[in-house]
Amino acid sequence: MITFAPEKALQIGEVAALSEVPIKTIRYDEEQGLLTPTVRRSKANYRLFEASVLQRLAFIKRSQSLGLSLREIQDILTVHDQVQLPCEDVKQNLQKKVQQVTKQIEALQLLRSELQGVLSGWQDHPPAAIAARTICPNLEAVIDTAVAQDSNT
Amino acid sequence: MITFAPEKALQIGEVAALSEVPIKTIRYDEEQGLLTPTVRRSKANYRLFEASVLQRLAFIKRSQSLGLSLREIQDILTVHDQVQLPCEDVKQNLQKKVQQVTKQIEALQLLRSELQGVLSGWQDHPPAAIAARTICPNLEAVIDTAVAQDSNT
DNA sequence: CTTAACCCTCTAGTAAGCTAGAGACTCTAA
DNA sequence: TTAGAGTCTCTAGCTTACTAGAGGGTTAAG
Repeated sequence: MITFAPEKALQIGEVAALSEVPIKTIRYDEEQGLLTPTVRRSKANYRLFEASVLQRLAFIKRSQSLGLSLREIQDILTVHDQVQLPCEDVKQNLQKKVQQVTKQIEALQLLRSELQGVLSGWQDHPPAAIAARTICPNLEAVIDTAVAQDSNT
Repeated sequence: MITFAPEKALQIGEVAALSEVPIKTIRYDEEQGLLTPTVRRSKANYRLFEASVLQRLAFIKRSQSLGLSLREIQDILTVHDQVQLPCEDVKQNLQKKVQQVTKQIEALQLLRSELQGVLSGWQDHPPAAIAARTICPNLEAVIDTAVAQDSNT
């Protein structure tokens, strides 16, 4: 895991190819400070990345897809990059984040069960029974449940 | 549940007060077609909403907080509003949505367990043991796990 | 009839996260 | 040495979901 060899620096194009993140996006992320510790500049002012930028970009991508903002991701990475460990602050931050994630999971599970309820409702009622009504009662149920849940909050 | 009485229409300000959604946002949502079936216009071109708009707005809010775009929410509501039930199409759409939500839940559970792992790691190592290292090994683990998961996808 | 509180539309601006293009420099291979 | 690929910065534009403000019509109370 520890590399003593002076690993070959990657140019932005190589990083883009390897990570499948567009060059422009890499530049953007760097500008936002998300890649700072993995990049330096050549004499000609080219960005030179170390290989670990690939893990970093992968982490960023995955976190983004879960709804974390670049700012939130940066907070995590900043901690990661600290040599002086601010463990108390960080611990609290992470605990907060865990709680948020937990809430989000619960809300999504609720939404899923609502949607599944709609689907099973469809199985229960033969289409003809539904067609007799003016408004699809299945989705009505979804919305009502949603509202009920909301007002419980 | 079924109201035969010609319920009093709400002006946008009343809706805003009751729903705690800003007027501008309500206008925006209406413009995007999300409120269509609950709104008509007065002679003076005022928006007049029926009470069900409140459920609708609550549903929209909650769905948004789960990461659904207005477009996705509109798709659901459009179905809800159809008198002619396009149940086959809709069923497939909803099934797809259920799958997406399921994936998202799984990814969030993974992220959560990673973050929890970091936290318990902190409990395991007394600070001194960590401080001896150059980089916080806990978050290193998070990132590595994340990357490993990514390449499995 | 006037005034205040509403409402209307329209234009423009904001934030996040990119994406595109111009104009210029750098590096590599023939 | 020169073409071409790669890189740089900078400006500008795009999308989503608002948010603010101007300028003007509407409604209800006094």
